[in-house]
Amino acid sequence: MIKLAAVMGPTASGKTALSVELAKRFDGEIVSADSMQIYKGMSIATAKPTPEEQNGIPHRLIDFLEPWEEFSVADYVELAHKEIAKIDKSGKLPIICGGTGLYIDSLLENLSFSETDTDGDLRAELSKLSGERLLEILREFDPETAAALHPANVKRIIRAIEIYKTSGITMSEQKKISRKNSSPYLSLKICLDFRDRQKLYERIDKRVDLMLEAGLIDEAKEVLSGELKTSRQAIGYKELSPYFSGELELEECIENLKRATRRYAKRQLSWFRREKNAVWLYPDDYNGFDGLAERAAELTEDFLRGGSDDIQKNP
RNA sequence: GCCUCUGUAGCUCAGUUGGUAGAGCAGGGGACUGAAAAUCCCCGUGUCAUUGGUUCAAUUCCGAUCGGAGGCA
Repeated sequence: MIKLAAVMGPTASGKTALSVELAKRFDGEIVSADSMQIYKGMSIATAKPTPEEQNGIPHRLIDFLEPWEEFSVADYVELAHKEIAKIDKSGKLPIICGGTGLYIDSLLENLSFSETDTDGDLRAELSKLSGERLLEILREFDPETAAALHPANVKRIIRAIEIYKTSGITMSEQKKISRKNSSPYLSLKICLDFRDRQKLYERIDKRVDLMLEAGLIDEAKEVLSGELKTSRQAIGYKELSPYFSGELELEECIENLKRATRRYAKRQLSWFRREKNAVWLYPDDYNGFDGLAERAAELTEDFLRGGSDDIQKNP
């Protein structure tokens, strides 16, 4: 079993600072779990840790992909396992840090994904059909998954059909298969949240303003002029696009950007809340960053000493 | 000072021919297995400004008071 720490939480909750602090104290290296910080050039909008913020701690799986390259959870998991293995081999503590819940869980639970890749043509073909019709198709071979999907959620239904059409295995079967291999990790999961949601939102608003000062507009222009794939989903560019095209005032786009970020944070929280065996830390319970860091360090120390049983029980 | 309009959910406003009210936005909750910063689902009680009166019953009608907007002097 490889021991590792994971720091998760919504955007702007202070994950970066905390993970770097833990890395400093426990001789760790960071493996990012962020679906957008992986891209080169997309630095300001994704709040990618700057060299100063990284503070000498190696950050892996950040800033290594071109925005026009495709990427998915399966790719992430494969890369992350390798990075963790390397860090572990060097005797250091792997620290996962990020806000992409799907990536973190898939990694820590060691899910195995099906052999087949995605099928763009099939997706295009299927997306011509209505959600109801797609559900009917899915129901023929995978009623279980069909029952769990809402007709409006076309994207998910298509994926479920795609899995079966390309591999012959249904999604519900695939889910079982994916859990065959137990996880090689023993993890301390630290989730960040604010007791006062308003505080989080204030931080988000403020951070967007800082991004603008740091040159978000120019970065957006640059990024939007290039080809985008998975990367096009990043919050920070698509919201500014109506400004560039003259459809909306800048002020309005900025408001939309802030709101989109707030909603994203809310979705992240709803993912993390169902996390099993996680320890929740609330920055607004402490006077400053030091208190929070101290508490996180205590938890980490206990965890590394072997008191993992305690850690597994979430207060 | 006088006249007119107006005061309903955090915001913008509907509405009740008198039986205590509903949309949009904001916000909240949830789902999540190869697009996940994506995709999708669910959620509306608020002294109907205050205070008297009429009435079986007033947020709705009438009066007064206090806000707000406009007009005339």
